Amino acid sequence: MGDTRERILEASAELFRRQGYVGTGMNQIVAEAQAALGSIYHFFPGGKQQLGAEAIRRSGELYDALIDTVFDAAPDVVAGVGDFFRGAAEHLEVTGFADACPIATVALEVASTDETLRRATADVFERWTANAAARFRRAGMPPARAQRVATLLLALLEGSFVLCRAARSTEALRVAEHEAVALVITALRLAADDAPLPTGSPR
Amino acid sequence: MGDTRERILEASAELFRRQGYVGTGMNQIVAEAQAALGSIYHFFPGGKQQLGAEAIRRSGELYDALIDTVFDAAPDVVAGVGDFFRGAAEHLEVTGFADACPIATVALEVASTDETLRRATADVFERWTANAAARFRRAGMPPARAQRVATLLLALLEGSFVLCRAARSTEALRVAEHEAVALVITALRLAADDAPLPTGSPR
DNA sequence: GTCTATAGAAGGATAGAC
DNA sequence: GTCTATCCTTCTATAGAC
Repeated sequence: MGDTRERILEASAELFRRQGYVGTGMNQIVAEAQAALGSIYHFFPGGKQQLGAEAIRRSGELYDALIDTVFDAAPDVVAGVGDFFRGAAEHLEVTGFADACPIATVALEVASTDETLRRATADVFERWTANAAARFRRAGMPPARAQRVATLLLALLEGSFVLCRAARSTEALRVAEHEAVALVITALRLAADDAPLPTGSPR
Repeated sequence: MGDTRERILEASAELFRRQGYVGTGMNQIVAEAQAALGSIYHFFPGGKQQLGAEAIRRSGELYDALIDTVFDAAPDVVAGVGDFFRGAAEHLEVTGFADACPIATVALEVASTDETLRRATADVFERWTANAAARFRRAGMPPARAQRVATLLLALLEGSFVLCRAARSTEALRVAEHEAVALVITALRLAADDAPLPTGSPR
């Protein structure tokens, strides 16, 4: 059957996302993963911190793959951004407002208390923005602007997750979706204007 | 001297902000507040949960007052928004990336685990947006748009806090500041266009 | 590799002297 | 109101049988 190590990692990531790092105990993890307590320390001799770091990076990769899936399926980046925010809202609602960002809770918890885990979260956020920024560049944005837009969208998404989970409502995400789409459209239009005037300066 | 109850509340709010609710122990609170353990349960018979709820609401009021202070000191709402984001970035940096939103960490921690505390955080977020929305209305935005803009700005701020604390950099907040200002300017300009044409339709 | 028992520390909470 | 001692639970982590 599936690796025990993998089950532990998956259960950890899921619990960390919903309850945070501090609020999740090793006993709860082994219960969820249907594994023995000893197995955790066999596969993760570094204890909870190592497990936390690996769970963060694993969640980061999965979400990065989700970015790929959503954007690759969309006709263009504008539609991709809209789809991503809409999908996030739907998933949040379906899971009873439990599953939002897989690492945000942990990121805030450990930011001032655990440097190793803090770095792990920072790396993941950077990876996500790099992925989005690359797509925006390919769509025609100059590199610096693509990076800024990616950062803005991630901030908007993360902040909306906070408000939505607290309010148990997807309203903030729906508002953010419209703004995110508008933001990307504007940034792309600016990029087109910057380009060596195609037919004549618009308006 | 200052009330013991007040010292406990203040110390709790400060620790919750930096380490979260779960990560802060009662012993740490009394140490920081220079009080006795028994005093906590004397003033907060409901235990940690009651203390958490009161600390959240107290932080909410203080931050609400900060909104008032910053916006009232600014020449207009646009400048106020810029000042607020800039001030947040400066404070974050000065405190070694510890002091961001006083309730965001707790909000994510308890969103799916403690309904009482979840409600407290939701109330606070709503109060903040209501305050900002009222100011945008007074500046000329129609109510629905004022509400949306306030929600967007709070989401942008909260999300930027997450990214900034993780990265130990104020970059996201600086990017967000520009976007927040631009967003308010656009919303106000739309409002002016909606108004019964002052001198002639612009452009 | 898996399981159980358990150590040792820290958590929230209570009781009762002062 | 304050302080300390203490209860009980839970937590992380380890040891050692299998």
